[in-house]
Formats: sequence, C-alpha cells, structure tokens
Amino acid sequence: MNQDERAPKRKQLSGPTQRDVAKLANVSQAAVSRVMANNGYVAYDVRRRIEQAADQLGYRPDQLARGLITGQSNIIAVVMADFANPFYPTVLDALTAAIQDQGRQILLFNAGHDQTVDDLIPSVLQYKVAGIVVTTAVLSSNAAEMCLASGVPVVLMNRYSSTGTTNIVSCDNHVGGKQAAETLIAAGCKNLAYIGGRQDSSTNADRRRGFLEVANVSCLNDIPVLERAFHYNWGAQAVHQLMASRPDIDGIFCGDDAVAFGVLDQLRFTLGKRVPEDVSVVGFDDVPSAAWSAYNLTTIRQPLHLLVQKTIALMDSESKADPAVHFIPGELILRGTVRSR
Amino acid sequence: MNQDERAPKRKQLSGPTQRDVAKLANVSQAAVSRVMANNGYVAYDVRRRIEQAADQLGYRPDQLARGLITGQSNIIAVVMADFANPFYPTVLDALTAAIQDQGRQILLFNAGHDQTVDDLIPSVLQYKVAGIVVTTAVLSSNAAEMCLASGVPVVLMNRYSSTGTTNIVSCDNHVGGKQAAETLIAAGCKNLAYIGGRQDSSTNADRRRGFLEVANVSCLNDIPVLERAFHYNWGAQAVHQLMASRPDIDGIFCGDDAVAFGVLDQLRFTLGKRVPEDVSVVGFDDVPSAAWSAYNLTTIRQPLHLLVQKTIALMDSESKADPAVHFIPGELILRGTVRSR
DNA sequence: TTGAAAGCGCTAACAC
DNA sequence: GTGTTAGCGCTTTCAA
Repeated sequence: MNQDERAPKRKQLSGPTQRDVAKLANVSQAAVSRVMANNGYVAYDVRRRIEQAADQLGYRPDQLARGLITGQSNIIAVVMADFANPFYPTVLDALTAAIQDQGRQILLFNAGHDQTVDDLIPSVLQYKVAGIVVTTAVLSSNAAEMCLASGVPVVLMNRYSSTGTTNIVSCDNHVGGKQAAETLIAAGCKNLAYIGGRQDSSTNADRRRGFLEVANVSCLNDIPVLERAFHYNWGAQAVHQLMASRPDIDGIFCGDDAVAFGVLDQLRFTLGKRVPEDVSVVGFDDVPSAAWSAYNLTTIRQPLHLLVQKTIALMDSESKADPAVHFIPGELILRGTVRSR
Repeated sequence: MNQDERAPKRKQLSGPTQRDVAKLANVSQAAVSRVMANNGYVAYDVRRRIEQAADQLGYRPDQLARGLITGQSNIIAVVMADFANPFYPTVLDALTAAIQDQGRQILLFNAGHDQTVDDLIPSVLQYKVAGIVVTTAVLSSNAAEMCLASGVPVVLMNRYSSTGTTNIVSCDNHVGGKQAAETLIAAGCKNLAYIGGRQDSSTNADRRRGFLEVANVSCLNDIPVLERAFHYNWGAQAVHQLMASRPDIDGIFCGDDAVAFGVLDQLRFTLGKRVPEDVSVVGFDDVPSAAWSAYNLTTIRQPLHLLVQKTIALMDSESKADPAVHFIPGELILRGTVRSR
C-alpha cells in the first residue's frame, strides 16, 4: 500500500452536485442543469428521472456557483446605520419581506458601530450583489462613484445628498413638517419650537424647513430650534434646555417619534407639564409604540410599504439613466398629544 | 499571442479580475491569487507590483468565486421570526456587529410573514453558509436534520426543542421566572398572576415554571396563568380578562417587556389602577424602552452580549459532537413598577 | 519563488 | 432533445 486510498476528496460541506444527480439518472450533467435552471429542452421522462434522482440525493442547487456564471447573485445588500431607532426595524422588516417575496435574499450590513456606511461599500461590492439599499444615511460621492462604476443599482431610503448619482426614495419630509406646524397652530398653540434630530441629515433639514415655513407666518415670537440626534435621550435633554429658556412654549414638533418620546417623558414626569393641556407635541414616523396608551402620540406616519415598494421598483428598473428623488407623502395621525380646541 | 487575445467576453457587471491585474503587473494570475489570499510565497517586489496594479484597476476579490473553491462562504445566515418584538432588533444589532467584526457577512432571513422558519431552511442551505443562527423559533427535527446532514453548524438563540440536535444558547428563563416571583413576594404582593407569551415556546414555559415554583409556596390563592403571544396587544387584552375575574391581583409577572407594556397601559389608563401602589408588574428582556420614564419597568435583563458571544463561539467551534443547551443567567433590573415596602 | 494547469458547481454555446 | 465542451473568478497542487 503506497499512497493510502485516496479519500473522497469532496469537501465536507458540499452536498450532492449536479454530477452526482446525472450519474444516478444516467444522463449528462448538462441535462441536470437544464432541469434545475428550467432552461432548455428536456424530454418528459428524462426530466422525471432527473427530478427523482435529485430528490433521492437531496440535491440543492448551489446559488453561489450559479451566480458566478450568470454574473447575477440574486442577493440584495441592505445597509443600515441605526438599529437603535425604532423606525428602522420596521423598515427592515418590510424590506426583507418584500425582497424575499421576489425570491431574492438579503445581505445585511450594519453600519452602527465603528464602521461608517462609506467604509462598508467596498465590502458590499465584493459580493456582486444585484442591488444595494442604503437606509438612514447618505453615501459620499466617492462611495456612490464606486457603486456606479461597478454597475450595481443603488437606492437610498430616506436620506439624500446633493450628488445626484443615485435614486432616492423618501417620505415627503418638507410637507410633513408643514403638516405638523398646521396641526399645532390649528390647536391654538402660540409659541412653537422644533426639537430635531441629526443636523446634517436631509431628513431633519426638510422637516425643520417645512415646519418653520408655516410656523413663521403665524407665530409672533421667535421659534427655537434644537437639533442633535434622532434619539430618546436627546429629546429628553433638549426639552429641558428649551423649557428653561422659554417656559412659554406650548407646541413642540419633534424630529421623529424617538425624540418625541423623550420630550413627552420629561414634560410629564420631570417638568410637571400636562400634555396636551399645557404643551402639545407632534412626532414623525408613527412607530408602533406611538400608538401605545402611555404615549398616544400625534405624529406623521411614514408610508412604509409605499417606500419599500418604490425602492424595490427602482432597483429593478436599473434606471441609472435619470437618478431622481422620489417623495411619497406622509399621513397625519391624530392622537392624544395635541389638544383639540 | 496564441491564447492571449481572448475576446472581452466579460459580463457587464464584473469588475477587473485577477487576470487583468496579472496582465498589468506582468505576472501569472496565480501570483495575484497568492497575494490576494495572502497565501504562499511571493517576492517582495512582485507583491508590490501586483498590489499597485490591483489598486490602479480598482480590483476587488470576488468573495463568491472564492467561496466556490474553498467551500467556505464566510457568510452566516441569520433567521429571525419576530421583528415586531422590540427585543429582536437589539439581538440583530448585536449579532450583526459581532459577525461583521469577524470579517464575515450576514445573510438575513425574515420568517415573519408567510414563511415559517422551517420553510426557509432549504433556501438557506442553497448558500453554503458557514453557519446558521436561528432566533425566536425552534427548528423541526426534520429541518435540523437537513442542516446536520449538510454539515452546517446551527445555533438556536433563546428557544429550544427536545430534539437535541443543535446547540442552543438561551437566557436562563427558569431562574429568571423565579427571580420575578421573589421580587414580587418581597414587595409584599399577595395575589400573583402570570401573563405569558406564546404557549408552545420553551421561553414561555421556562419563565412560567420558575415563576410558579416560587409563587406557589407563598401564595395561598390560585395563581392565574394567561398565555398567548409575546405582544403588546395580548398583554393589554389579557390584563382585562385577568382583572375582571380576579380584581384582587396585586402582582403580575409578564412573559416579556412587550406584554408588560400592554399590561401597564391598560392598568393605568383603562382599569384605573396605580402601578406600583395597587399592582406591581415585572417584565422580561429589558428592551431599551423599558427604561423610559413612561414605563420605568422592573424587569429581568437578558445578557445580550453574552448571548451573542456564546452563540458565535459555538458556531466557530463546530462542536457538533455534543450539542447542548447553554443557559446564561439574566439580571434583575429594579425600576419603578414594583412597590418597595 | 514562480507559472502552468486542474478544477470548484454551475450555465450556455454548440454539435449530434 | 441530448451530450460535449468551454469557461465564470478563483485557489491550489505540481513542476520548474
């Protein structure tokens, strides 16, 4: 015995291949491929033999090998930058469900911790994905260039920058901000304020702009603007600052629901204000907990499913031709944090 | 120029390949591979030439092609079944961060809508992933068999079944249930109740069992048990039923925080009870919103990072030899929903 | 140290 | 209809 018996060289992890199926069914491997890819002519009984053999062996096509040759991986990359905000799990839920319904899979990239979205893009591109969805963040023009160069369609959800190289889907934050102001004014609030989120985000800027456009015409006093982060803690902190300098404030528009929850909790439990009797509050997003009795928050609902639908449609259409910003209107949800006259 | 002049058959989507880099650097394609995979000997200046050429072309290794040959895809599948529950986004956040830190990527499967986790397993296995993490659900023994057969390590987070074919990581729900009971009893509650979650889940069963073990020894009266789903709405509905039949209840342990929020909201805003003066409430998980003033919920914290750490360690160790259940103790977080004597 | 060549599991031309 | 053949982009022997 010179060399030990050549052990079955097959890698531990691989299951049966098309060759195995072919052997068992007494056909060529190509015939098996035709059946599996449902592509090309196969006689009925041959097809049956192959399917039976595949079944018997527990054969599963290797999607990665298939992708290698077709140049299409049927994988969509989803890049998320803010898991902590309760809005984004709802986005991810809807997005993954919709993508899976198409028979595609999701490669998820979490940009939450050290890595920025931009740092992640090179990694994403190593996977020859069929598309990239970026939520909660913008791409630097550099990163956007890279995607464009590799021909992968990219869609930004809910943020945009001025580079104009990618399609963007967003709730109409500008109109939403106006609605918030109108709601507060209609309720009889005289002294309004904005407690916003991340200052350099389009989301925040548009909501503030819409709000101020309307508020400025009917408010006599100065309208304070405090902005930092889309977080509960920031809302809590900001409202303290706000009420310390402007105790007359009786209507607050918050950058999103998370901020609004922080604002509400401090108003009620620390600052001793009644909501909505003393101060009215409007949020943005309509996350699930906004409907809970403890908050019962009046807010602008983001049209989640429309946003997702549009995002996917844009990715499929590969219309790199004319990248544009697609705004979808939100919906005012009246609950209990704005007083009725 | 015999074989050099191949037609540029290259698919639109592919970027530069190792062949392109090799040509530019005047070396063989194999040399490029050695540099990229950091595997094998390459002379210093050759390596430099190659790296330079790769840079110049913007070369990115194709992870899928690499996986095809190594039989290792450096992708971990994460199967989630309940995005709506606020605990799971925190799990996903920690899990994805940890996996990315290893230089691996996450293929996310959302079993939330039509598809059950079991239905998803065949799809998962088509991707020759390096491991599978399943949260919020158990695998049928059939599905577990399939994974075992294909040699992919599987770890279940926070649920288990009796099949014993996979490793499982879970918070010690039994001890947690006991802690909850002890906490309520120490606070002087006399009439306890359990409002649980999904009845057929190990999570729920263990929490209930621990709770009843302790509660039964010091409670004279019958301890009502209501179980259905780990949802806010169920908590809200259940507490109505409960208080209608047993208005004397003064201590409630909830299956998780989401249920507790529903319970709290109804107690306070509909049933007119004061918490904790009239009724004390304990939750489970310690999701972020449990700390918010509106709830300020006393709860058992799941050791999120330990759970994730252990899960990853188990997947790497491939210890299919002795699949076991690994319990990690939770931590009682005292806040404001249990009265102090 | 390097290049030539084989081949991972699969699809797609192209013969027969 | 079916088999044969040539690769997809890469890693990995094996010689040189």
